[in-house]
Amino acid sequence: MDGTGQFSLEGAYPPDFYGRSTLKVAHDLLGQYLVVREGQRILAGRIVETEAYIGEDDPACHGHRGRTPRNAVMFGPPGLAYVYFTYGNHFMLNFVSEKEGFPAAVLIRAVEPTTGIKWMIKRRGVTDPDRICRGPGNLTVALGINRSFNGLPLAGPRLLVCRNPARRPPIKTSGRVGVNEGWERPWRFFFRDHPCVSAYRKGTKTGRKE
DNA sequence: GATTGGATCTACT
DNA sequence: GTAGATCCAATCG
Repeated sequence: MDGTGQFSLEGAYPPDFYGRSTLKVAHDLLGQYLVVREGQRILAGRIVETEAYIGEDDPACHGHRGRTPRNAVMFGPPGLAYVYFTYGNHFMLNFVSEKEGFPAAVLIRAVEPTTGIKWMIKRRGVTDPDRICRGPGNLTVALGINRSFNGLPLAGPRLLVCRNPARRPPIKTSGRVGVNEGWERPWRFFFRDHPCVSAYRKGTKTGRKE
């Protein structure tokens, strides 16, 4: 089976799913399929780790200093992909949430690869399935996600988020990874004990307070 | 126009 | 545990 039937547009979440509380969206996204279509090729995996970035009051949210060309998609309608480049070498994949005009998004931090694994291995140069999509920078490499995905709908031909009816493992929360201000908010969601979840790292700034 | 720091990863000590 | 890679957007002058 090629997986195209399993990941049909009919199984995708509509924008309404994203136009809710970001914390609910981040929680509900765990376990669902993230699907990338490259022509006939399908790359997919189960989302196992997310983080919420919510509004101008959240110092870690890109939208907290207002709208700029870079973060404009965050202010747009829910249900779109917000992809940005950081640290000189990494793309980050986010899903825009809440209502239009309110800057919020869910960062996809880790995925358990399920379909097209051999292509992901080729891109990553790593063979351990647990490590292929562990970490937000790694999963965008594995799935071939780049700047051209910014603003794409999450129920479209290239990008798709589909419901997975399987029962979900226990969900845990924690502070967000790599965040210096606002890190104490428990806005990271992940499957407990799942091997594909990224390691927790504190904010990198040396001056970070406890 | 220059500076600074970042929602990271890997490799090395 | 810590450093270096590497680029871009935001900020300041």
